[in-house]
Amino acid sequence: MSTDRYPFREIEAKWQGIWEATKQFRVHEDPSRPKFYCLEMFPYPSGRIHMGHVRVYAIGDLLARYKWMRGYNVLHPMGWDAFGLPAENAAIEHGVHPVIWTYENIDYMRTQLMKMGISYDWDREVTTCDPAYYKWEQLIFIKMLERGLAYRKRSTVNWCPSCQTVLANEQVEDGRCWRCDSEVAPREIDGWFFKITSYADELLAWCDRLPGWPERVLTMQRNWIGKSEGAEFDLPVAGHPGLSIRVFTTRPDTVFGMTYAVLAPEHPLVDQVVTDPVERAAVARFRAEVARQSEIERTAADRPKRGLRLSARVLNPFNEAAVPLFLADYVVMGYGTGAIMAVPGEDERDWEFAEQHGLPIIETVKRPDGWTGKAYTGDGVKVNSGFLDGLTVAEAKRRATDWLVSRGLGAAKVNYRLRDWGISRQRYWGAPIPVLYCDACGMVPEAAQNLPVTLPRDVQLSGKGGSPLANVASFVNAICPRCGGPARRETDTMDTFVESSWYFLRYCSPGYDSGMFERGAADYWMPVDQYIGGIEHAVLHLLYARFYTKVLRDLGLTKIDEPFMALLSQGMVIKDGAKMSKSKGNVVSDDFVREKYGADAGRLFELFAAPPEKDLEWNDQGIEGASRFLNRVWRFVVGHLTELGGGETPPPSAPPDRVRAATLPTTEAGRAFRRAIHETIRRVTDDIEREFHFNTAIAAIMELVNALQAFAAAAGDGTGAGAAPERAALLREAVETTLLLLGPFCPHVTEELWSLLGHTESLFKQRWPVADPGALQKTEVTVVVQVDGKVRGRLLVDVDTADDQMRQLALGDDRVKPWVGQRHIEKVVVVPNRLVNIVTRA
RNA sequence: GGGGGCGUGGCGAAAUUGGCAACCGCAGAGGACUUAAAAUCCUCUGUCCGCAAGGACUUGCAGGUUCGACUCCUGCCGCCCCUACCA
Repeated sequence: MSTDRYPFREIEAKWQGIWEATKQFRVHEDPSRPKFYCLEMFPYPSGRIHMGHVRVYAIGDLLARYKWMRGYNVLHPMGWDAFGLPAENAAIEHGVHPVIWTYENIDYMRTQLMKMGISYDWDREVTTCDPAYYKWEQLIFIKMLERGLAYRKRSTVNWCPSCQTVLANEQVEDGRCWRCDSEVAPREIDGWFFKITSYADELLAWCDRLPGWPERVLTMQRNWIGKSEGAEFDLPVAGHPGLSIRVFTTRPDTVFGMTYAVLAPEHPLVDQVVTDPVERAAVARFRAEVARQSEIERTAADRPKRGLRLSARVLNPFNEAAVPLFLADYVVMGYGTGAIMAVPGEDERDWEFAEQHGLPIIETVKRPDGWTGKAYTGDGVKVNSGFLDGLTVAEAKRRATDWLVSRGLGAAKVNYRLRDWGISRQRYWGAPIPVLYCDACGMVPEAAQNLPVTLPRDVQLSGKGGSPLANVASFVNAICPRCGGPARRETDTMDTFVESSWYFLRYCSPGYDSGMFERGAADYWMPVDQYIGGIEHAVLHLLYARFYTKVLRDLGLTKIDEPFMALLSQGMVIKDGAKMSKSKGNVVSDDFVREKYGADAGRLFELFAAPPEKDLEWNDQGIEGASRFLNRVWRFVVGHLTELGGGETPPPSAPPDRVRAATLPTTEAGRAFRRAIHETIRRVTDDIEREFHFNTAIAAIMELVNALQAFAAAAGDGTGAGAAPERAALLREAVETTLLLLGPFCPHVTEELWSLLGHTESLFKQRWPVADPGALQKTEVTVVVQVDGKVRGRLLVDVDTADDQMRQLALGDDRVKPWVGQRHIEKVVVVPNRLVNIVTRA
């Protein structure tokens, strides 16, 4: 453990103070400059920032500072996703009001972020629990209501019988309530929904137009939307005139292979189809069994399919064949029509069920030769299918659908897995849903001029008994904005994912008080050019935000179609085999690391240890290494200040991207060193721009520092680094380049050293260095000589030596000759400037 | 069951995308400085054979394509993530 560290505490405080005092990272719209909107997913103010959080901010800051140096007008804001259940839990457990708890956390975490030295424009801070923020979300809610994009319906939700409350999907872990561990049960309840399904097609289509997104996130979104094309039609129930069952299928071509049909156990038509009391009792038993079973084992890989054969039969509209009707647990009410035609010949699930229940199986697609499998889902020629015989599957799908349409029996149908977004939460700490219920007028939206509907401060929070707002008489009892009579307020609050669906727009004009955001500001800044956040939001937040942006566009508020042009999904920070989190008790606190090693070292380690998309194992020794490296840079610069011309009499500083004839090295060692400098510029720039491979960028800088030390040590001993002025110029070029390249990774220490060199203007107002092509040019290269693929020698040759000459040099090489010996030379492969491979035969 | 990803030294990782496998760092060994320690600096460190020069082997396993494969193809094995009877 080191005892001799550079004074990072003083330096970090000093530069944070200067950046703040000079408002260096405050930005305004400036049409004359290209903009860059760099955004990290804002945090929930849960208490303290730990090293698991630091990673995303370090990445964001690095990109923001890099883009500053590339000449962009960079918007880099921060705020708080401040509504959420933990605040309510804290209130229940410790008696602290959610407002107090939340704002105290925000104050602490803001200080932590400031001490990390992240380049935020703090004038744009946004806090979502502020009525001035959620007011606009309420206004949009009303507009969505007017357009049918927000609606109320009864549906099945997760209900915790012990807490007496609805739980969001994310609050259910393995079928159990995250708070009290009791088993969650489905329950029918009224709630509010956003009609995200109206945008399913557009959300899907744009997945192909987001090249800056990781493919796996796009895949997850596509799967979540789950578009499938097929047909819908009715199966008349035999003996029940007028009664028919609607089914959806993606394989209308297989309809002649239907040997039975299935209803989901909870299908509403079951009660009409089944009239006999004895059979009804059997249905009730079956339903209970299914309900119980689904709670016990949802993840069992190959659980048997349970089914109950009903006495009713349904008719295949294509051939009038009557087939048995079943209730079965493998058909769910939540998808399609909750009923299917079963074609065991071409569907694996149907095959399995048919085998278990002794049902006939008809093949309607000719199997490939040698087919030994069961259900066949591939392409082929139709057989046993009446008028479809001889067609391919695709043709038959079309013909079957046309047949249904022409007879008015069905229609082509597109189905989505995506469900409408349920936004009702029976909680206190969220944005109130701005509607009222009036005895005379029914459901009425709050009038715009009465917004915001603010959360009452006085509330009893017990975690039991439904929405806490329902017990606040002063909130519930209100006046109908339409008739002036008495009305009751809606007591559900909105899902907190609504706030995070537009905060990036609010940052464009955070204080704007005539609307959600100022049009001009949003037109200038949006969309976000680089978004950075965890993979856990691959579907939820990122899909909601895309949807909400499109709604705002269709309301005429913005012109953008998509909020985030590029997305970087960073991996988790792991300690002791698990994601760093408060509940697991494996956090390394940001305060501790900053006190012991400094903010720069903490950031450097997290950027260096792994590429950003991979998980990162926290390692105490790793941060020692990062700290050691920064100390090395510090000692070198401070130790060579006189030679580097730092201090009170700065030399005229030349931008490193400009070649000065006077500094061009005259010795081979000098040229090699200068090549190393410019090679590093090229590599670091490439690594940041191309793949976000910050770990290799840092490795390149470390190599340059190693070369720098070697050059400085060797130069004095007469090995040919050139005369003193030349050596000093090269050292200065190398040091300045190192500081410029390292700046976005470790802003404080580099800024301090930059000023020690005599610069009076911030490092982050400098231009990012550009590699000098002249310096990169090599005159000689080492070429590998292989004999039959094995390296046997090396040649030092002039760059671009002719193939013929390379061949001769290789064959004539003394190290190579013995390996060729008397063997016959079949051919010689020459890769210019790389290698020669001599291929021989005995 | 479906979809995606991964597999390289003791560890985190790298490899200009088909051309010298292991850059950079961590850990370890030896040495210098020191009364001593810490810090710092230098040397070594994929495995095996060899005093050495040098050689053989090595990117989960088995094949294939190629002058040449960590990289491309096929089949296995193992791990991780997502999703779950989606009709």
